Amino acid sequence: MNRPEIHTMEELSVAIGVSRPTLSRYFQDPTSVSRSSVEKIERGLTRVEYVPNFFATRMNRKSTGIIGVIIPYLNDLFFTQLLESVERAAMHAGFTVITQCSHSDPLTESRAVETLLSMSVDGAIVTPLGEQTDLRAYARLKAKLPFVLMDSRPKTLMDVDYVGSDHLQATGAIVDYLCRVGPPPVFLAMPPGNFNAGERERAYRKRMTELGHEPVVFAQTQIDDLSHYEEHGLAALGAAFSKGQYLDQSILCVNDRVAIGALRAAAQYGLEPGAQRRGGLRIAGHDDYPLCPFTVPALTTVAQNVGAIGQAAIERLIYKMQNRNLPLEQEVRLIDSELKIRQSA
Amino acid sequence: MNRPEIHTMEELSVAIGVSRPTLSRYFQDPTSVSRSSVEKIERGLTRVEYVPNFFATRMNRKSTGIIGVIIPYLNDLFFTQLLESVERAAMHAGFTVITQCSHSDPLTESRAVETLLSMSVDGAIVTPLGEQTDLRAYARLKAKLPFVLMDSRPKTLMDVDYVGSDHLQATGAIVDYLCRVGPPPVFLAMPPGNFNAGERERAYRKRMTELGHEPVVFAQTQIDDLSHYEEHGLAALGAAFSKGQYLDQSILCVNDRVAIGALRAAAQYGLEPGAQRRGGLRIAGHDDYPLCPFTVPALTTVAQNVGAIGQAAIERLIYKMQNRNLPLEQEVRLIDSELKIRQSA
DNA sequence: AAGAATTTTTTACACGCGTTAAGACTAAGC
DNA sequence: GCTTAGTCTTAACGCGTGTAAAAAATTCTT
Repeated sequence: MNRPEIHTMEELSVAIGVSRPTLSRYFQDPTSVSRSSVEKIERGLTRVEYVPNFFATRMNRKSTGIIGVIIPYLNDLFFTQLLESVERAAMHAGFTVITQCSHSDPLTESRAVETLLSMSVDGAIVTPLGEQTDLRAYARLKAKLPFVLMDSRPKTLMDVDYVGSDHLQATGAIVDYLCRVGPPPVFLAMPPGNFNAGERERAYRKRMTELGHEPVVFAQTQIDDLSHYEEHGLAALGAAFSKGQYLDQSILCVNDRVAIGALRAAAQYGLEPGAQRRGGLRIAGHDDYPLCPFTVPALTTVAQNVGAIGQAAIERLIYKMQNRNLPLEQEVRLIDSELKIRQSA
Repeated sequence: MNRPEIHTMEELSVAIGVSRPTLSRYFQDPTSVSRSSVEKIERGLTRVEYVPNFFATRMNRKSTGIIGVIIPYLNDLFFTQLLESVERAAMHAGFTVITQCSHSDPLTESRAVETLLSMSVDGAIVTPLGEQTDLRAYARLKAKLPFVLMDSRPKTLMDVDYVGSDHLQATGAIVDYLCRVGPPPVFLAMPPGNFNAGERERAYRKRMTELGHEPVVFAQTQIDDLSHYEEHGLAALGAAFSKGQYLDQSILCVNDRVAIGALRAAAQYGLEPGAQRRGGLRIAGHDDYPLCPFTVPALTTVAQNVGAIGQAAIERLIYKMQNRNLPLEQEVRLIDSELKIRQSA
């Protein structure tokens, strides 16, 4: 079953008996070639081992057919869900996706930008690291190719297309719910540095004020590595409990990973958060991390619409790619989240 | 701050005042150029906007400097940890990493293989989907370039280099532990289809037999989608509990995600698994999923040494790439896992 | 200062394919 | 049989860079 290996289109053309330009057109768009040739070529391809050279095909085209994606890190199921949704949408639209991960490191992130630029991708979808992000890299991206920010955006890049969740809607919804079923919630935040965490905190304060309640935010912790969300939640809430605080309050966590740490803290203090229980402690999260239905108790949260965010980002990017000449206005697309009421609140 | 854009090395050479071949050598290896030229070039590069064309640079080289990675899906923190470790090791060794995700789909997986082949990657590290994998794609990979399987391997590809965990050691260690602190464990397995799940089940049976115990395996569930591990664990153990089975047994789960579902089932039945508790129910997992320390109760498990696996895979791959002419013998590298005793068992 | 050693420039070809223009061929339509 | 449109082949150039050989320039040695 060892078919002869063929390395160039030239060789292939003599092997099949079709001219090279015809082959070239066939590989780019089979419908641009007559039916009889298509059959001839496809019959030939079964007898022979050949894959077109990726670099050579992309180098000499006006458009490379590649969409670049940069995500900050992988060890978070929220980003992997987002990435999956983006890759699916891009592949569906016929693009090759090149994903680069920053691995929480600004230098790696800058290198990722350079890689995408050097590959002349048609466009890029980027979720920045956070405040450590090297903005010069983004400035170069913006100057050279269509790109859209996804999920979070630095304050210094507010003039770029953006697709993400509507924090006012999402946080508002869960604040409303918590106020409906119990005392006004306390907010378990993150130390400053994370864009979305800040946005959510602001959204919390805003909604609480609108409802006539006093916002209460706490985030004290000794955890230095900000990527250890669960530890942060555990430490911060544990510290509060140890001072006798919030033992019978509603606690809204800035995201589900922090909430998972918070659930753990509650368990350590023998508390069982949940609307059904006496005692009054409630814990809610934000994001609908895939494990939420399986925590003990199952975590009440707000589900970001990951599928819609990824798809909208790709749609907008493709639109920009197809209209590079036109002077487009900035588009900010905020997507609604959905309340997921489970047991913990 | 807008530096003039330069698109080709030719232009760059006139802008800087250095010949193009010298620039070419500089970009590939700055030490191959005299100090004075290096300084001249680097001074020039600060005044000008230029990135070498990725495709053009790779097309005409004997080695592309790219390592391809294929992973089955992203929505599992174990794979993302593994991927991170591989990418880190590869980047450290000076390679560009191109990662392709199969998204649980054999067709996407085959396409990923084609993509890597068409990019003439120097080598590939692959974690196959499972039994649905299209083995022809792998046969082509094997024929054309150095590659090593990681984490799991199809029975039909046993002659390929492999790096993964030593299931006998890992499962043996947790079986031993469970037998030491309580009754011999029951094994909560997966429906057939997943290589590692099968290996672990066999390892469990073997160790139990060696210890003189009767192995007991159960995996009944209505869950059709095998990727929903937590649901499977919840459903299977829930069903057992509802029949009054295993309520005071030790339960070894095939992996941590199943164990998280099992913990949930226990909670639903008002049971609190853990060595410290009365009642006898114990639940243990396998993998050391990053959330294990934060489950309620914290999950006792066996930690796969993800860092070592990724690094060993890259090391072996690079060795094979550097010795493509030599007829190398197959190498199977099994790495030890470490018991993580927490609360659940 | 002359010669040797190193580095750079010049020149030219290569990589594999995209792309174009001109001509040759084929299958219709009259 | 002829024209016409559609499709193909031939021939040639281009993409941006790698790479090799020879000539030129620079630096180092003695």
